[in-house]
Amino acid sequence: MGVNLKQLAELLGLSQTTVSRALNGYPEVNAETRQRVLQAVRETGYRPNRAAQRLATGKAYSIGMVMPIAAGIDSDVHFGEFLAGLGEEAVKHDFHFVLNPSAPEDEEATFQRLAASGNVDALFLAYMRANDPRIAMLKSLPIPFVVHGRSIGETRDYPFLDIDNTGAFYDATRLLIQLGHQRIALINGPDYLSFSIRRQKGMARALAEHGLTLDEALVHHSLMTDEHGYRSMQRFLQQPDAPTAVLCSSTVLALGAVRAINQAGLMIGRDISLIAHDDVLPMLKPENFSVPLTTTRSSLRAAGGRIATRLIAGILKSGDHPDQELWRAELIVRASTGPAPQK
Amino acid sequence: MGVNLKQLAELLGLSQTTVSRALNGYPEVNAETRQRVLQAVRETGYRPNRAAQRLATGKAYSIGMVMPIAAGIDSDVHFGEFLAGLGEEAVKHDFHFVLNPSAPEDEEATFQRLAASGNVDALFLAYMRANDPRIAMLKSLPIPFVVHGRSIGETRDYPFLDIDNTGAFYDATRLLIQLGHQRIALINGPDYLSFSIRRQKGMARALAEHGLTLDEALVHHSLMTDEHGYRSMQRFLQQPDAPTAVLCSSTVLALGAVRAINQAGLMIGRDISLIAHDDVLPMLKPENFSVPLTTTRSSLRAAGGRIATRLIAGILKSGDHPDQELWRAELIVRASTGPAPQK
DNA sequence: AGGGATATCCAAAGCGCTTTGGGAGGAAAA
DNA sequence: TTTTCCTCCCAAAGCGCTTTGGATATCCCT
Repeated sequence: MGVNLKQLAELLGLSQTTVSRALNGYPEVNAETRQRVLQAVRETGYRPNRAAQRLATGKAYSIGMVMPIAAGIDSDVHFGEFLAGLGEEAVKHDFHFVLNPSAPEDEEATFQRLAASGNVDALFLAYMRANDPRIAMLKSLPIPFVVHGRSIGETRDYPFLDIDNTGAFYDATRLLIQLGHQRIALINGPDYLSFSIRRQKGMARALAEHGLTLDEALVHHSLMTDEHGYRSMQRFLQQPDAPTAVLCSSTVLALGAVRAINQAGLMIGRDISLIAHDDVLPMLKPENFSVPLTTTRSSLRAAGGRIATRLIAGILKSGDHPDQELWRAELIVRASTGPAPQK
Repeated sequence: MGVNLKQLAELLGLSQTTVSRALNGYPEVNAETRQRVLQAVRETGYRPNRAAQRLATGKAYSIGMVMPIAAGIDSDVHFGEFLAGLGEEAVKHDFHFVLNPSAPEDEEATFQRLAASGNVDALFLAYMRANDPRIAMLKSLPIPFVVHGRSIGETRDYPFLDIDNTGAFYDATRLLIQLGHQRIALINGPDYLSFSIRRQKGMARALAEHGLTLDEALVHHSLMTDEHGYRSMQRFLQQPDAPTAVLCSSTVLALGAVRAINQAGLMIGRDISLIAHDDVLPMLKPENFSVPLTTTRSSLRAAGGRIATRLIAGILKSGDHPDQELWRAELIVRASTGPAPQK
């Protein structure tokens, strides 16, 4: 249907070589000629044939991801959102996915097969844990990768994109302390995931700086479903010395927590304050809660897009510097936070 | 790293043509020769280069899916599970994905772009609705597709894989009636999705056959989260003439329903019977519920795999017959069903 | 004026596969 | 015996791109 390089070259009265070079940014092409080429591309809608490029360059133009099929992961709302960001960006650059479901115990083999198949030229990894062995595994493979999140206690250098989880929950906790809260609870994600660990650390640090300590009884770890949010909050509220504020690792958790709070007849922002981390899930906006939620915000979809961009850039110009990116989450104050109630 | 066709041919003392034909099942090749070729493939581990095949055949060897980003869809537990099945099978055949997130209003354009790009040679579609306009849209495109589910009121012929939702809930309802239940509730999926409509129809039919009618007050439609299951069940139980049995469209819904039932101090299987549809989510097994659940079972992951298989087969031999497959769900009786309590 | 850079461009050789258009040899038909 | 037909193989031509290895022209220096 579309034109190909040969036709485009004929149309311009140039050789394929020159047109190809003009398009791929080689220097040995006259600026004016390059402009003509680009103009012609625009007019004809020329799109290079990926299969031919693959064959000629040996690159696969596709990124592989190992989709974990462990409990509580693939099911995740957050996974879909992240995937959407990644997919959106990949499609723009005409990159493919190779989705590889794999049980944790087969992960190593899966990675290796994927890398050896020649079908992907970059890998993506997520759901990082403390001392995650997959990093060493990926570093031993000949293709680039980016991880979403960071491990803990892993000293090796590796490329990642993470948000400043520690900082986010530090900021959130500090705000609560400034508002007079002393007993603050945490409804966190699974305890083996590094973001959970970091968030708790951020919280503990802020408390420590104000001479407070984190009460272990006020910390729950679980999958991030609203059910778990509900149950955790309910239990917190039943404690003799119930917290006056709570941090939630996800708006999904907050959904359940809010329900428990309402059910207990308490009013959010007055009787109890709540701050949630907001991954910007389009269907769960903190501003649409009955009491709009104060949040630490960082878009998961944007992270997916950014990772795709980096992987693609890494593939195209194989600049192998281990980029490490840390996004700061914004603390956005809405109505769910208020001064601690007087005893 | 691996050998290529040329080397393989030399090794065998044959021409590339013959080897290629032997591998691709052409008839004009001596049976014995073919065996030799296959043997050599096994020994050398030869794998054809996909890029070269793509270039030579014009096929993309990848299947496109439009990932809906409407509320309550991409977030779905069930989506991940289905995707895993699809991915697993695709990878086996060395097929890629092209995941295309798209808002419903852009879907048509997305499909067309995808089809025109030459980057996919088959499309996949899910979340069917009544009179779904996307079927006409897909039929107008030059590439094959398979839909998961079926539309309703769409008379055109099109290839699909669906489970017999009507039959499943018919069977489940009949069982409950045989056990003496008269008032049966339904906690269903979103009301615009065709599987929800069919399940309700199956239920209504079984009731009608026994002179009973479906009470509209006993039917709830919602996203399939346990939160919604909980709320629906709670409301049912508060009604003056509460149901003695309930059908859930998903084990996730059942999770919430069970919680509501327990909270009401009722005992499942004695005071109230429950049957759920089981998509065989690995992390939510009906046999592991405190009271093991009677279910209508059909594996979502298997469906994903089957659809991948069909798409791939359709691409490879472009047999364009609109296969229509209807899987029967098994009704598996466990402890959550029992005779209706005596009034 | 002659020689070496420099700036631009091109022809042609792949990349690894499929597919077209035969061609040799033996069996069957005439 | 000659002709026709299969059966089984092969050489070679692409598929559409990148890249190597020059070519040609222009320009600057000595």
